[in-house]
Amino acid sequence: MAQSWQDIHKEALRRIHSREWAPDTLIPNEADLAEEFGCSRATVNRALRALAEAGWLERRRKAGTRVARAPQRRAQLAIPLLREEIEARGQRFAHRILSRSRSKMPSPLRAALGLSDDAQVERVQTLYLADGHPFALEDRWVHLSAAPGFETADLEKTSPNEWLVQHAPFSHGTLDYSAAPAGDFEAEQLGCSLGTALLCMQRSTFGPGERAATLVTTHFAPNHRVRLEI
Amino acid sequence: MAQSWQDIHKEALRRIHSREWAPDTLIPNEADLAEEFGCSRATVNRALRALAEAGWLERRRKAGTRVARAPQRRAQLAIPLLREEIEARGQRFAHRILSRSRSKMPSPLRAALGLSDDAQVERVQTLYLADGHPFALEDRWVHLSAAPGFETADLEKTSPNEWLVQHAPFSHGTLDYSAAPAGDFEAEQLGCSLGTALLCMQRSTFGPGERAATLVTTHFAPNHRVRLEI
DNA sequence: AATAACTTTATGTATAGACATAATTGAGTC
DNA sequence: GACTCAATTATGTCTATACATAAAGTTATT
Repeated sequence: MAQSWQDIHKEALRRIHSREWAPDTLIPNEADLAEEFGCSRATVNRALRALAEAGWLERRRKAGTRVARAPQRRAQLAIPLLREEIEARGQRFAHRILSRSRSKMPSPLRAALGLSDDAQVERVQTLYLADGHPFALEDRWVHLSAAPGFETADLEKTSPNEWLVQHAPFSHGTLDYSAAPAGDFEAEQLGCSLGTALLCMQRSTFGPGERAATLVTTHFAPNHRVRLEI
Repeated sequence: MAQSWQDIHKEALRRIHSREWAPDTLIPNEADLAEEFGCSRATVNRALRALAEAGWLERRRKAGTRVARAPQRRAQLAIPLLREEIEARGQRFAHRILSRSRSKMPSPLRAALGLSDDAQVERVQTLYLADGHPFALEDRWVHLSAAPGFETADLEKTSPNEWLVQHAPFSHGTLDYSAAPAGDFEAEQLGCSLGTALLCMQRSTFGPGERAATLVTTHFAPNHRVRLEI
């Protein structure tokens, strides 16, 4: 007789995999399952809720619980600090600030973030190195009022990447991956030839109050891969 | 006085954002918070557990709950069926099977999946179209014993992508994104010039019993982006 | 037939109380 | 000091019960 919610979780997943509970069909309700497993409804609820969060089940009040037609699995990407990503490979981390300025943000970018004309932004270009070799080239726009203290931060000591994670945790944002040919600047800094296919990441993060915090474009060195776990 | 676990969740997140609860410091224990909020410990537990799952808190028995030093946020990617991705843009979905064969799997690939020499695999190359324009080029290896019935499936009617999701749900796997220059085949099929930077996705999925199920390499048409939500 | 109002039902959530478990603390021992 | 073992403690989980809520179903009303 199953006891813990994890046992029930496991058993339910088995039934889904074995198609004993077929896709797009209703499964028994919580009360019945509780009786079958000899536990309380709360325990069944805990197990089924976890399965629903993972995408295996779809639950609706009154309508009941059904096995997802095409289990919408969610892949998870743990966003690491570049430092941690590099050190996890056993390589030595270093970074070099290439430029830092109070330049005006181009309006297309500003519009994308929903910032006003007079928003104070700072632009920082940084090269990240692994064992001395170029690893990633970062072009970062920081909205100063969302990251107080950034303008006076010593970025030589703490990389922009680390400084912001520690001082201005964001609440939500988006991450876009695409492929782009290396331009003059990328080719020069990353040490590859013009036109090389590079993985490009564009991240925008927002603070608690819906205010844009940062917009970051990162070009990785050739052959870089991002791995997601499913 | 807060009542629901979501209220407590919100308030706790506010304290984290406002640094009232600073990174790397302990927060009050569940019993104390329950008293402060005027609710039961189970309710506090629900809220804090959710925050821990989202990466804001780190919890350990006896040691207590602390705010994550560098909140390891997890980005989530809902893996959509190509059909749904295309139709969500209001475009017409279509696919074309380019080749289908029982060819032997190259040993480097086989090794990567941990398959034995005599594993029966089928290879299918498919072009996916959005409004008639090339959208993605897929090269798929399917381990037949992990996907019974695949060899006789009518892939003209149901795309390999959809067939497998519906008939052989996987339990876990990995997803790798990288950038690659278009080769002859990709350029021809996707209608771009040789060497164009393409976003490339490599996915391997495994069934319940640790058996490899599929290995898929997809090249997307130029300028494609993948978006993750944080 | 369309609409509104009520009933039913399955999930969602809150509670008090209890015990389980992991990990730290501290006492006692060598 | 180094070690063992027990006490302590915060989180983890289970139970029974109750009520809330959303959505489907049903009936009454226009």
